Amino acid sequence: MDTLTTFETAFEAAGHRLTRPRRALAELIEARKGAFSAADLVADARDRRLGIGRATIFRAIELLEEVGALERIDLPTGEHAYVPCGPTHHHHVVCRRCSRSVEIGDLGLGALAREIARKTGYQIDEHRFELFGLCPDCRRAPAPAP
Amino acid sequence: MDTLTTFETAFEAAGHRLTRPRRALAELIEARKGAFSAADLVADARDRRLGIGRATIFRAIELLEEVGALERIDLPTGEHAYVPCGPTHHHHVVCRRCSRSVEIGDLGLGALAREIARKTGYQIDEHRFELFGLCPDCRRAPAPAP
DNA sequence: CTTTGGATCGAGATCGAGTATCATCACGGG
DNA sequence: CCCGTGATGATACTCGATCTCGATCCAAAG
Repeated sequence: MDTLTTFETAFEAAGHRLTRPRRALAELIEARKGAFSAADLVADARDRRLGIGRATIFRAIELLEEVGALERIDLPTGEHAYVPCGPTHHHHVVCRRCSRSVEIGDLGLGALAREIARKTGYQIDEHRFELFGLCPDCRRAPAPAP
Repeated sequence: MDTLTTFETAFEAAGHRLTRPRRALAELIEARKGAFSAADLVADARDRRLGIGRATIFRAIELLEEVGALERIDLPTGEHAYVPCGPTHHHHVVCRRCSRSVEIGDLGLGALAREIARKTGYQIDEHRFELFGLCPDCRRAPAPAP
């Protein structure tokens, strides 16, 4: 049966084996539905006694990043986090409290980048645009949980 | 005499002492004219036998960041770097080879962020927009120095 | 000019994210 | 079902960054 999750599929699509630890990690990521850090996954795995090594987690993340199923973003705090994402060019809006994230399209930033290239003389190869704030739910939520 | 550099002034403006190590660091940063990492400064200081401790360097960077004279950006490689910058809202274009950087204005991104807030329901508090590529000089330069 | 208190410093310990190593294991094609 | 190769996980290690704390320096008061 093809009840494979998005991330499980991502492993297979890239020609990698779909092992037990990878399935487990795919589930953990799926369960988070938002941005997470490597440390988060390590903690999750440890809490659930999955017996998954640290190295394996970092390798899985690296793999999913290469495949394009994850993208690394940099939190305002300077920490690294990863967000699940689709294959097309896009950007992310991340909730600073619950880390839930949504994708937004290109929004003309590609064109803006070309415009900037023209004005500055730089050859622009890459750009990042990330937004941080509170998601609708967290806005409604009363006090910032201590 | 007020031959204070931008960074020396930045220390004073914030009500902090202008000490010897801070003067030295201000000079090192000034000399770089572009993005640099904390490790770069540590190396610079060590090479010139300035006798400045690691902690002092990190503290100075933190201070300049608070004051707004420096801003932390995240290189595509995942490393942290800092760029000198003015007080107004802006973004940076960084050369991936020589790290020289230029500031660019808001360019309507503030408005775009508001638009995104409206569409997604998120309350946007913060956004970052960074561009990476080759500066005019490095574009002209022949081979990528090994 | 000297005193003095708090800001600042430097060295080293420490922490934590991420990487490297390597013997062992298990996925999955044949 | 078997085997080869990719994958795993325990451990050691690297390196950026932070913390601690006694010594030192700056600046303002006297």
